[in-house]
Amino acid sequence: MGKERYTIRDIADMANVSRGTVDRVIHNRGTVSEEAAKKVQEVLEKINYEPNLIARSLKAHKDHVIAVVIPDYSDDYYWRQCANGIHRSEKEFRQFGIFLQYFEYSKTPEDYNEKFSQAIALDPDAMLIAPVYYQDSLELFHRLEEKRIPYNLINTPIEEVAYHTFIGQDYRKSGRVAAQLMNALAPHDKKILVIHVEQHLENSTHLHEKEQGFKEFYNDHNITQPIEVFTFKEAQQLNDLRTVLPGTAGIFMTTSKTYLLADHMREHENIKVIGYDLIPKNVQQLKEGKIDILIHQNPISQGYDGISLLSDYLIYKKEVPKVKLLPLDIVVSENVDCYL
Amino acid sequence: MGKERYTIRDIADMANVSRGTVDRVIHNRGTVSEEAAKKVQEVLEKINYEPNLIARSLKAHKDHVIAVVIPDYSDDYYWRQCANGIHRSEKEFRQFGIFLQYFEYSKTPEDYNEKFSQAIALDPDAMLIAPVYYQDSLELFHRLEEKRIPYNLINTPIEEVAYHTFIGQDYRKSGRVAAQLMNALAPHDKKILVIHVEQHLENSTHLHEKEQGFKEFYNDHNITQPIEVFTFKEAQQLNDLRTVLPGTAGIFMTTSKTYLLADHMREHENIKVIGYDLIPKNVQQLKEGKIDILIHQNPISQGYDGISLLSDYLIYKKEVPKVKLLPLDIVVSENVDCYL
DNA sequence: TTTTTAATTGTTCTCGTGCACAATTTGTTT
DNA sequence: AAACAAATTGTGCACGAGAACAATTAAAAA
Repeated sequence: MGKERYTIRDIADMANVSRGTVDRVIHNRGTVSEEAAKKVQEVLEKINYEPNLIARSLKAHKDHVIAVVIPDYSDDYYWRQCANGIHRSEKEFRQFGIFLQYFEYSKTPEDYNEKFSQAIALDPDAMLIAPVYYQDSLELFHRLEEKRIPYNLINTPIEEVAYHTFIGQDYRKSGRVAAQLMNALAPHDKKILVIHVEQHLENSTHLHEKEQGFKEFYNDHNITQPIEVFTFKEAQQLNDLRTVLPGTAGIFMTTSKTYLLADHMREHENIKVIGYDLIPKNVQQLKEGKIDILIHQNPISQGYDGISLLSDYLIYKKEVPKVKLLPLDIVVSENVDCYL
Repeated sequence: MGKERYTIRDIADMANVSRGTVDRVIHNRGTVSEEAAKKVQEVLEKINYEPNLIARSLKAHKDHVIAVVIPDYSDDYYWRQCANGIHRSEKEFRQFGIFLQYFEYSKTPEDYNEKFSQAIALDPDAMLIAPVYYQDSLELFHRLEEKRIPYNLINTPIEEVAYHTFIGQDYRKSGRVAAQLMNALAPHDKKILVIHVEQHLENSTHLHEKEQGFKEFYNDHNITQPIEVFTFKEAQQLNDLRTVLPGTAGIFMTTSKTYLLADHMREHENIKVIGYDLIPKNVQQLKEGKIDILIHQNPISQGYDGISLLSDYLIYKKEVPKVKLLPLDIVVSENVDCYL
């Protein structure tokens, strides 16, 4: 039952109409008499028709260009991983007529704007974007919508715009997970620090989300341990920690700059550290015991899924989810290898 | 450069021969004059031809049957999850002519043998097998090899046989992860228990692997905390724990039966518990704080990948890896939702 | 040389969909 | 009723690979 796969021709025969009529009913284009439409509909419902996507894509075969707007990854391991995921998907879909154009912006809002604009000018069939700079993004996305270019977001969600799919983490939950782990590891009689290291904090709503989630957990469990929040724009500002570290039980770093802490913690070895991302410096410190836990943001999957979902949409017109949340992977030294 | 995609016709034109000749050279069948073969070869190498897989699979369209041999999952959440992954993949590939035949064995070696044999008798194009009973498997696998039926293994690796791909965890590492977490959570001045709950331990090499990995970690770090190992064939045997629990810091359960502990631990609330699998009873106890950590074995991915890899092989003749190791996901109450 | 056989090459059809175009039926106006 | 427009329905072809079949050429036997 239902196992057999029917073709347009089968349906036409069953409904005593021509293939063209069936086609018109399915795609409701052209004109069809009520009578014929009804007959076809009945057959369609009975057999639960699903079109042969292979044949469809063979016919509809045209090349599709996806523009990829991501940070320059020449000296950035995290974004290089993301790019690796993109490359893998690119390779897989190349034979289905998907071609990528890369626009890598150096990490300034100006260049982001510049490269993004270049990408739009290319008039691609779809776009994959890592919109690191929130403030500059809105106007650019409106231009995409005017041109009806579908686009996926990775890493940084932007609520206000009509993107296709967002692929990334639930950052509030991410913060909660960090808090639970911190609570399990760190003694309760000293204070906890939350540290942001980020040049453009005004753009980084997701860091704020992590902080909120972290505090939320402590609130929900009525833990009155003091939590202090610090924001550093530059690595060297971490020197200020010297006066803060004494009396600290654990530190939650909201970015991949977690490894920066190590230099400042030589006399504080038993402070627990929880941070983000499996970049080599972090992984090394994880293995050395200087970092206790890393939360993995799955950059490879972000890139891979970002392109795959767009490709499936372009080739097969598959429907795509609005949000694809990636798991909040907890990484310690013993399982780090299986995420690399 | 290399970006364009060439067709057989393009090649034929470039080499001044007919499409048929190009086809014969590519698949080296039939007879071709040396002269013509050389011309075609030259063109092929110059343009780095890759056939259009969509067109190929449209033409070559024949239905493939994959036999699925897994434990009966009517009252087993873990295997039902696995089946869900299989169903999802089935749905995705049905339109590409992949059909599944299920052979669910009740959990005895005899029925495993029986159902497995039935599956072979069906002469499927490929098989997906969860070979829970090691001892009975070898002969069955030899029969598959004689018939040249490709097969994937999930959940339980069997080293000696020529399977296509194994999809599952590295169980030794899995035990090591559990040990590291136990070491971080449980006090060091009391003993640690490792508990197997399994009817057919002689078949379950992977449980033994977990135990080995667990002890290995403690050895590697020169931790002299006592570790005691218990094996229970039946749930009720856990009553014996009463005398053992006092003086226990933590328990590592190697199977999904982790939830069975709770009933025996009412007076021992601060014993840390680490176990396996996100079955509802475990998840509930995780949220209630009765279980501290679960290691997720990704049954959904096991099923999904198991079928997907076979399908890609059958449809597109894609090459597949020998082993696909799934991550060792660490699950606590705050991130459990994103794995469900 | 003619006939037969083998070697090589060329042509055509199929897969299922989607779209353009052709053919037919229906309805309306003179 | 004839002429025409509008509505509806039917048909043919393309997509690219692959394989059966037909056609051509070359070589061997009569």
